[in-house]
Amino acid sequence: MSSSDNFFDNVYKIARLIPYGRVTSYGAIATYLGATRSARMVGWAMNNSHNQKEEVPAHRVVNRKGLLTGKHHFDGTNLMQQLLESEGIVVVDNQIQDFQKAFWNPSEELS
DNA sequence: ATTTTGACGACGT
DNA sequence: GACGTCGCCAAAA
Repeated sequence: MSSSDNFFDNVYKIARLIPYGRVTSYGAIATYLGATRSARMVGWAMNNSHNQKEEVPAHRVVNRKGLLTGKHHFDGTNLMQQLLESEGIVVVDNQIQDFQKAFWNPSEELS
C-alpha cells in the first residue's frame, strides 16, 4: 500500500458510482476531485484500472464530447461500444448519441 | 537522468 | 466552432 495512490483510488471510486446506462467524462471526474486540469491522469488511472480488485466500469468514461477515445484499450475492437450499447447507450461512429442526456456529472449529481 | 508520450481539457486567438 | 498551445504528471523509452 502506498498513500500516493489516493488520487487514482478516488478516480476508481467515482467511476464505480456512475449509474448503469449513464456516462461521464475524464474531466468531470478530475474536476470533482479538485484537479480540473488533470483529466489526463484520470485517463491514466483508467489504463491502470485493470489491476484493481474491484471492477471499474471504465467503458462509462469518455471524453467531454462523448467520443469513445479509449476503445482501443479494451479487448477486441468494439468491446467498449458493445458494453455501452448493452446498457442502452446508442453509439454511432464512436460518438454517444444524446450525450448530454446520458451524461452524469458527479459534481452535480453527487453530494 | 532526460525526453517523449498519452483513455484530456481549459484557454486564447 | 476550429485550431494551436499549455498544463498536468505517471510511465515508458
